[in-house]
Parts: sequence; C-alpha cells; structure tokens
Amino acid sequence: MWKDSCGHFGKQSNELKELLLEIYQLLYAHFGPRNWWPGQGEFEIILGAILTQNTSWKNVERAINNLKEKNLLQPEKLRKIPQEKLEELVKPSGYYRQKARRIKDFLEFYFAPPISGKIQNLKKIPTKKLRKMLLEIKGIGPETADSILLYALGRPVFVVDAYTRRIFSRLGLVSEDIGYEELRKFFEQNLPRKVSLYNDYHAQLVELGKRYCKRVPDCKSCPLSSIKLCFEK
DNA sequence: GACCAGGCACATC
DNA sequence: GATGTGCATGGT
Repeated sequence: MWKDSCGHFGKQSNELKELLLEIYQLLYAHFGPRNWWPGQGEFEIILGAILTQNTSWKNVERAINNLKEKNLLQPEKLRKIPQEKLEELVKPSGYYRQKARRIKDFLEFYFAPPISGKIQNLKKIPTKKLRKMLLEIKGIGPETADSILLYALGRPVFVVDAYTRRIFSRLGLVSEDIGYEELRKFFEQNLPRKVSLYNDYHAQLVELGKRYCKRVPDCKSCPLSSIKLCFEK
C-alpha cells in the first residue's frame, strides 16, 4: 500500500469512490436514516452545533429545552439576556461558562454587519467566505463551522469529527493523524457533492462510532465487518 | 470510580 | 508544528 501526498493510503480513485459509497450503504442498511436536525430552524441548529461540542446530544437537548421553555430560541431574545442567565440555562450541556460566552460571541457576529441580525443576509454569503467568517469567531472551530454550514444552511460541506478519523484510520483508508482539512477533502473529493448524502453520512458515522468504534473497538458486531475492513486490535 | 461525549482555545516546548 | 491542559455536566 502506498501513501499519497494527501496522507491517505493507496487505492485507485474509482475504487475509493465506490468503497466510500459502499460503506455508506452498509451503514444506512444497518441503522436506517438518521434524520439529523429535521424541521428545526437555522438558529436552533446553530445553537445545537455549539452546545454539542464534546458533549452528548442528550445533555444538549436538556439545555435547548431550557431555552425553549423560556421561549428564548430566537437571536433577538438571547441577545438581551445577561450571560449569567444564559449560563444557568445551558448548564446541563457542560462547559456552560464557555458555551454561554460562545453563544454570545456568535450573536455579536450575527447582529453586526453584514448579517445585521437577518438570516437572509447570512444565507446570501458564499460558502467559502462564510466558513472563513465563522472560523474567526472564538469558540467556533472547523467541526462546529462545518456543522452550521451543512446542517443549518444546507451547504455541501462534509463534517468530520473524532469518530470519522478513528473509523477511517482503523479501516486503513487514512492515516490516524490526518488533519481535519485533509480528511474533509478526502470525503468531498471522493463522494458525490450532495447535501443529503453529506448530512446522513456524517450522522451514520457518529452512530457507528458511538456503538462500535470507541477507544476499545467492537469489530465483531460492527456492521462494516462484512467488507473485511475492520481491524481487530 | 473510571471513562466517555456530535471540540476548542491557549500555554508551553 | 506537535503535545498537553482546562473546561463541566450527565450516562454507562
């Protein structure tokens, strides 16, 4: 096996593209559609993306429900409440002081030009430029930015997380220390540029990771074991 | 009680 | 550029 300049291990491009689709199909057949973030508003999804940083979704739901109960799931309202109040409400999601600050930082960005508090203005910005703007906000790193782009705004950006890296390095398809950008390009260059596919693929990988690809892998019952790619360690 | 979760920023070498 | 650490609640 050779290693190319992008850091992933050798497979002919066509072979790789088929393999990535095959993996997705196996996951889909096994878990069914994940339906991540269906029918929610953009702003709620953005909050979720921030709140879920290194945190289980269950805890994020508690935080979001707190905000929902107080009818605060709107940027105008969240902007007005003091940070200490916001901290109390998002507490169940952990890192609550940081996260309250990050939400406030995002709101500052959101209400400043060129967005000026209007979601239509946000939607107008081209993906590449918007990604850059999001990354300039303190507390929004690559995964959070890409989650916002994909799940809140429907942009064709593949979201990469710790599970993605772990799963694909164990499959032997990429190096285990591949960087975020490289890994994202690995998917974007080898998958059809389709938002619905990116959306569900990432969600499937998270599901697989949670169940079978923790630090100690459970490769025997892993749905990918049928293609003999899952290393047993 | 240890380990983990849909990361990120910052310090230090 | 790589590696280490703080942040914090709640589940297994």
